Amino acid sequence: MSGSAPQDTAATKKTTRSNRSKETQRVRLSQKAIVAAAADLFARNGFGATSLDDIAYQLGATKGALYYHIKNKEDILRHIYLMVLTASEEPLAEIARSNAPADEKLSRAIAHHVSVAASRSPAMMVFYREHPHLSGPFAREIVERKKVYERYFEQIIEEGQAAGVFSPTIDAKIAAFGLLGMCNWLSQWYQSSGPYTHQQIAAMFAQMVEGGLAPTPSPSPAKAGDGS
Amino acid sequence: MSGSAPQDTAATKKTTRSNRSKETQRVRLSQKAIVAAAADLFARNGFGATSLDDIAYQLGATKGALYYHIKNKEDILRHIYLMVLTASEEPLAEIARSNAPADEKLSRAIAHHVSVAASRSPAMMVFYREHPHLSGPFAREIVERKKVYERYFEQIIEEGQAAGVFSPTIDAKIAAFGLLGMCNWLSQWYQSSGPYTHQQIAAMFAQMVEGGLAPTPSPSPAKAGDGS
DNA sequence: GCACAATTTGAACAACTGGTAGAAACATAC
DNA sequence: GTATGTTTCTACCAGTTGTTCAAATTGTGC
Repeated sequence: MSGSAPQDTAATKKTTRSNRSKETQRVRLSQKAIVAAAADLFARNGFGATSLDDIAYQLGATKGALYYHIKNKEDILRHIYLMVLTASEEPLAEIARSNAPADEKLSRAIAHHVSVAASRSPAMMVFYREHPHLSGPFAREIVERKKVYERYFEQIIEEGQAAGVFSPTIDAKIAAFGLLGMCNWLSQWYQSSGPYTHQQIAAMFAQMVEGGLAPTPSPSPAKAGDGS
Repeated sequence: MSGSAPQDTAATKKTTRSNRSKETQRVRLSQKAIVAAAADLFARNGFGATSLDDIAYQLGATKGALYYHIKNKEDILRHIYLMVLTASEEPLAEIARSNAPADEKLSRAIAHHVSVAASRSPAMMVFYREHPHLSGPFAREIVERKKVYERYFEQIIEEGQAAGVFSPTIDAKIAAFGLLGMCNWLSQWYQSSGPYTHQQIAAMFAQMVEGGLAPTPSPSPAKAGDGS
């Protein structure tokens, strides 16, 4: 009955067990490092399937040490959400506030969102995947802020429809959701080593969506090619 | 003092563990019912965070009974993947095989994919989320079939570019990924009780994307509504 | 060297995990 | 009724989970 101490409890997942007996140096942990490593593992294996042992192992530390820097497992997840939100919200709000024409606003919003999705892709994947594991008032706050973020896109589209640069036959909310899906999905397949930079991808997405929303292609939307 | 309060950090955990001693009637299980219930729970809480007890509980049965119908937990996941693939692959292949013009092919492909994403949304969410939990040759098979599926969209777009109905300035693979992201994302927000049917949404998506890809100013306007 | 705070360890814990075995309940045919 | 095969239940196993905590280790100023 007396449980035999699991001496060799290595991180039993996919990673091979190589006890860092060589470098006996203790590792300097930090909240940032923990959150970054956790985002990576959560994105790869899911929150529920990632253990604190896994996270500690990837940092070369032990599970107990994590608790000096974080409150609990859900706390790590909270930090990932805050990281994504602080990187996303303010730049978009500024774009929306500017008085550029709607189509240019939309291009810039797409570029911004694609940039976040590309550069923070593990955290981004976690963001849109693991909210069921958040609890309490924080969970509600996230839902609210996400809605506000989405509504910026919707408003830009509505603005363009009112100004006559976007077709009014498509519901702005559906268009915004479609556009966001397009961008968010990128965190599933984008690799910085691929043939296109995220700026190029954003430009293609913008061309795709804006051309489709434009009612009058007569002026010169496809061949204009000059910065306003 | 080992007064460690086992806090319920789980947010969306179902009701507390109350063995259904009230209704002692036994439940008729089936592989289909198990897979359906599991898809629902996996979509909501993730594969790793869903226990066999959870699945059994939602079916009003016990864990042991599941094993008469399924081999193990991963086997359930395999069935979910097969369900999505069998619903997706053949209709799309037929659309691609047809000799309709490329823009109509694309409209139909979008309608098909949106239909699958809308009607099988829990399974769809699982499909694009839990492949790390598949192992062995089946995992590789899924990756391969997914690639084939995506390539259909890419080919339709290339076809349209060659025929001059789609702009050649956008990389076909990127356009296909963007389009698929748009459709796949729908399983995250679509509710059949919403203001639009999935057919209407598919029509809007088609209008968005095809208009954007079209080089000529006059796309045929009212064109929607495809069967099945 | 010493004192004192910051940090990490390693073991312990209770709860829960996927999976198994055998007994029990059921259905159907005779 | 008995016999037989199908389906579900209960109880259990061995291992893993998140979390706590005293003790050990490290860093820093003197």
